[in-house]
Amino acid sequence: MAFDYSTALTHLMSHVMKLYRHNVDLLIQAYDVYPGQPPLLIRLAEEDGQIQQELARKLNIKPATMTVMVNRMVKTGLVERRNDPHDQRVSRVFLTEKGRQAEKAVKEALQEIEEKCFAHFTPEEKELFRRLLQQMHKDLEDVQSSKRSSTEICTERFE
Amino acid sequence: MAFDYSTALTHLMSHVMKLYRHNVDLLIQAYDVYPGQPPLLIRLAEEDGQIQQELARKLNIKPATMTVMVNRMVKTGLVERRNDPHDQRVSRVFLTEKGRQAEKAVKEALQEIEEKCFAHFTPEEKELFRRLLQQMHKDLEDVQSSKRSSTEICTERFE
DNA sequence: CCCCTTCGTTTAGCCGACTAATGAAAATGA
DNA sequence: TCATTTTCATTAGTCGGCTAAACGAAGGGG
Repeated sequence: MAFDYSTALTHLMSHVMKLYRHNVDLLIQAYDVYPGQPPLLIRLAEEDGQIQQELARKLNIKPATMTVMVNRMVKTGLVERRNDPHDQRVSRVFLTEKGRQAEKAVKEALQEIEEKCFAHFTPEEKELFRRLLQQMHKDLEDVQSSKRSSTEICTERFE
Repeated sequence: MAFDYSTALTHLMSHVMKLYRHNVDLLIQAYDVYPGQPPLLIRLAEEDGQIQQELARKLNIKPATMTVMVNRMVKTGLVERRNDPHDQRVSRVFLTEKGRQAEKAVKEALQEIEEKCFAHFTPEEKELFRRLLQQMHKDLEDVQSSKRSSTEICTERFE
């Protein structure tokens, strides 16, 4: 019954993700882009001028985190804020020219590393891997269910 | 050839890991344990009184990060530092009684979530999943190989 | 019209990770 | 022995994430 953490699959998985982040970082830092910023660049390239709230939702981070991230990227010249004339509460985020260039490079880097990750996977293995991850996602999503028996009803829903 | 980041496997994977961390956090915060600390507690339970250098190596983090982490855990009373009489450079880290209790609870929590993660995996799927993760790990590990062709020799080894 | 609520953002403060530079002790070598 | 180098730890500063609290604008109800 002894739980051996060092052989746990989650342990291996988080180690792999750390390696992944490190790989990404090595390729993107030349463009003044930091590890957490690629998703924002990509979302902005898909649709420029979104509000922070919406961007935070898409990146699965909190609005407060988004504020700080945008502040830094304004400082490095990747994006800029503009006020919405119809709603003075929101600030819309736009890519600068530098940001647009960076997004292209970053997207290529992500693709390159994605290919490196799964270079030795067969197409079937990739699809199975996706299915397994989705299964994990589903089982982890209902946060409240941890200490409850499955006989109880769970109406709460997380995002 | 358009690379769609939102459907990338790495994207899904990092999302799952985030959910995992969140699940862990919910279960352990009652014990004054923060998300990055379980591995340290577990390593100390395996062998008390290790030096920070060695612990950092086992946790795949930098010694500087370890210093700060130990500082915080000293503050919350989970561990304590003691000087090594034979080598004044090193400081050895020991679990307190509170730390020992926390480690037990945390290990149970990790096991519980591990089971939740893979509740719907067959044993074969779990083994396949491990094999695939190890394959990813291998392909991501030689950091320098990104821009080199495979004809070049790579003798460098990481860690 | 004003109060009150809602909503988006920001600020402050925390934890986890990193690098770079510094300090201090141990080990090495001439 | 003494100077140099290596090794372990720490500090300062940065990025990425979070929560809690505050703030200001928009909307609604009375």
